[in-house]
Amino acid sequence: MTDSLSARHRKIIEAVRAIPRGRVSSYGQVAQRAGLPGRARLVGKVLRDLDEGQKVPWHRVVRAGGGLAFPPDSEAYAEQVQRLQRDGVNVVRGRVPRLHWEPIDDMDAQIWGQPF
DNA sequence: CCGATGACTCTGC
DNA sequence: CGCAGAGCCATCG
Repeated sequence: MTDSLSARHRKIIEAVRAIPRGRVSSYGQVAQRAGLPGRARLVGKVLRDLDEGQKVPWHRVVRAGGGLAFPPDSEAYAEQVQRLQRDGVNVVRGRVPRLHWEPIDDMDAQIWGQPF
């Protein structure tokens, strides 16, 4: 009843919701954090099927390398840029600067610490 | 089962 | 930087 979504989908949603404001993560990283290494495409599918009432910060998920997953002339692209800027994340030439990427390991976290 | 698709990623040229 | 190829895997016809 309540769960028309599989457990994997929920883990992915949680992983996306866990991305802090001012930071972005990649599809692959979200998949890994959800315990689904190699399922980046699945993450994309889940995000695509999101409802508006889900309250998921989908805009904080970008491609590996920091680029947005939408064509620059699309509305989705424009909206993602808007939302990111509202988060304090600047988008330069279609991609998010490194400082906003989620640290991969503890050492990175120690070096970079907080993005601001 | 097969083939096509896709909000992906990595490697190589 | 861009493009092709291959790997990946859920979903659909």
